[in-house]
Amino acid sequence: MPDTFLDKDTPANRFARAREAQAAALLEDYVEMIGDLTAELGEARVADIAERMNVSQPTATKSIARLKREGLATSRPYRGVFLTDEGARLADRVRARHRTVVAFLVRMGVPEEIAELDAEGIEHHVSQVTLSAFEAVLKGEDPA
Amino acid sequence: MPDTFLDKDTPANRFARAREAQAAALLEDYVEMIGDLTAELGEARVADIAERMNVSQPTATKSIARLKREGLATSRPYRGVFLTDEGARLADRVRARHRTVVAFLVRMGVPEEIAELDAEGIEHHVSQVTLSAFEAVLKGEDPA
DNA sequence: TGATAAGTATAGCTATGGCTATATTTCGTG
DNA sequence: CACGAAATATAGCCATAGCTATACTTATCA
Ligand SMILES: [Mn+2]
Ligand SMILES: [Mn+2]
Ligand SMILES: [Mn+2]
Ligand SMILES: [Mn+2]
Repeated sequence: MPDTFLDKDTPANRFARAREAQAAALLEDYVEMIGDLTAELGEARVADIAERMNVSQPTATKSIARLKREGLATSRPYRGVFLTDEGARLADRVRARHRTVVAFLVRMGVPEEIAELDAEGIEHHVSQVTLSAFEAVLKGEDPA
Repeated sequence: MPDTFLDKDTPANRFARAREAQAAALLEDYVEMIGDLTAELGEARVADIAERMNVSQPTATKSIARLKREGLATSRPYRGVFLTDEGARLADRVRARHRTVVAFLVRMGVPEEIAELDAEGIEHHVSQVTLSAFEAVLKGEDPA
């Protein structure tokens, strides 16, 4: 039974489920970005993270503290931020999903820039089943 | 120039934009639900709102206070909740968008129940342009 | 090498949105 | 019409996520 690994502790109520997805959204965006920065610049610095997330430096620091608490990243004072194995795995999944959502929206006729904007929020609420449906459409297996 | 009326104060950064959409999400869901309850039961009571949102009664009361502060609803102590004209207009827009998103996902091959779950989060991040693209697909004007 | 600049941490504030426990009001019924 | 039940409000707690101001550490370069 595939796709089941994402369904642990799924709340019955749809609003509760959306709230849970939202709670994970910030963590997802941070790990993805830290992964990006590490790949691009060789390291992820708080200042760069803050700039790209469009938040103040102390806000970024605080969110990074949460990443560390949840075992997704590590850092030592005045030094850069690093993803744990778990963090890196999450980053890869999140990045792939982000790209799929953007590509799918573009396929639906949405302009690139708008697709990128909308995807940044939408991605966090797309279940594995829906993601697979998007991938199927992109592969040309049109369900219509 | 249509669709422009939704683009006032759109932030440049995509993360900032997603944060703004998120801030509006709770208000949107509440007004839609208050509209639903009013239509179904003749009135929207705090207890019913709380039950459907899957939150405690005090949490619902507090969110309703925010709705009132923002001019979307009114209520007197120990009495039901009513939408203002602005709140009712927002509720109608939100409800229509919700239905479009669900219908679109179902068209993409997503099962009803999952479409309903995902849509509850996705809907708040779908711009007017993307919504129009979804509507076009539903009308059969397939972009592929 | 030491002063300055840059980067990071910390303090302390706000708003939001959860919760439980409890007070208060209204409602329904005998 | 009074009393108990149901509904609502209030108090007070917590976590998250934003901010500015400021302290501290590290890096750079004259
Ligand atoms: Mn995102
Ligand atoms: Mn993303
Ligand atoms: Mn919703
Ligand atoms: Mn909805």
